[in-house]
Amino acid sequence: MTTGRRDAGAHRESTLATQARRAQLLDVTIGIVAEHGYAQTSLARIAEGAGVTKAAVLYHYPTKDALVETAYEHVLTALIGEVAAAVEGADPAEGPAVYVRSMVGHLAAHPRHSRMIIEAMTNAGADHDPRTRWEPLAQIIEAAARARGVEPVDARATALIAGGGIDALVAEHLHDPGYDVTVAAETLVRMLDTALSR
Amino acid sequence: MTTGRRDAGAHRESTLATQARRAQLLDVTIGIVAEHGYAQTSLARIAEGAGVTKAAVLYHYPTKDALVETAYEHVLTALIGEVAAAVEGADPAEGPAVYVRSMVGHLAAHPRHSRMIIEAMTNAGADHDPRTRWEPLAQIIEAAARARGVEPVDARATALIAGGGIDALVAEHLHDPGYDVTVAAETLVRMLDTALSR
DNA sequence: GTCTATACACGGATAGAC
DNA sequence: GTCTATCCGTGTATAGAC
Repeated sequence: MTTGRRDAGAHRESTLATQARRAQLLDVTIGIVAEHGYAQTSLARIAEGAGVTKAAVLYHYPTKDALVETAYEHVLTALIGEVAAAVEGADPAEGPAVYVRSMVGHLAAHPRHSRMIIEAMTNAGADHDPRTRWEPLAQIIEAAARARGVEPVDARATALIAGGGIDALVAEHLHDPGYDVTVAAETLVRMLDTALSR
Repeated sequence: MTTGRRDAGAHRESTLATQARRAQLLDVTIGIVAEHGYAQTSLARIAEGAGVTKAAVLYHYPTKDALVETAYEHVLTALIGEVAAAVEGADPAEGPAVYVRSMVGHLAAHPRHSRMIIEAMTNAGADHDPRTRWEPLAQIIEAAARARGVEPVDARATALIAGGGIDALVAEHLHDPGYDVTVAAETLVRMLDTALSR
């Protein structure tokens, strides 16, 4: 990366029109990924959706993957922000339950974001460090074990299982919209709860 | 020209050479998917790995996706066959534990197959009916609940969570080979066990 | 029956004109 | 800043050599 960062002025290349374009491109990309999936998300389709040419898209983002990655992080930031806020304002002993409920709730409430996140999360394309996924939850689980005064569990395995379980439940909901994830999430909450009860 | 090879043995179109070629193509495909992932698995790479041209590959398989799909099913058949055999020869009350242990054990023992299955499972490309994934385990869970005489649980949710959990554990093992999935699987076994203990 | 050669349409990406 | 023109790679279809 460049080492620029000279001033807070930021005249460099942040025209209003450019910022609007980029926001629009993100929005269009999220929509296409949500509707047709990662594989069917072509540069041409994004360009068409934004009313520009492929090259114009690649002016604003160095590569297609960079654009999709940015869109993914944009959506992920909203998710983890909401989940983190919910967990921090809760009883540590109930942390895991709050984590599961708020995450499933957010995903159920934002189908567009939901499909995008599942696609990105499961797609090994841009392999993010798995650690960033399970480590926060592992700490929440350990905190809950301490607050409850029970012997510590295998936090890493428990967090991995819970994370994978959430993915599976949400994916099932996407495939069968009639499936009630909120109810299903309570099954996971119970499993975590009993795992922290001895 | 008029080579009247009407000798004994297998003529027809299941020539030995053809069967060998197809087996080789399957093997090469599994290797490439295991090593580089679904996205990076191109027809040219498969052909190169087999020492033939792209068209030769498409002579044996109608399309690239058909070949990859066949390779996936080839690997999956070995997995579900082993798991099914293990579960059938076990105490129904211990069905879920046997299921988890044999599945994780098989995946840990066959890294190539493992990566292939995870890739295919998570990749929304050829969307297999999710039902075929969780329904067998759901029935095993219900059988275990009956055998234990406990009130029935939400078998669908429990099976989905366990399946997603297994995926996550195996994926973590692929990313960090030092991670002991066998130990981690016991955490999942315990969670399922306590879920079936009331 | 098995393959090579070739050609096509589409994908992402680059160079340079306006 | 956006476009046209162009390039290379990928999947697929066809012809025809052996």
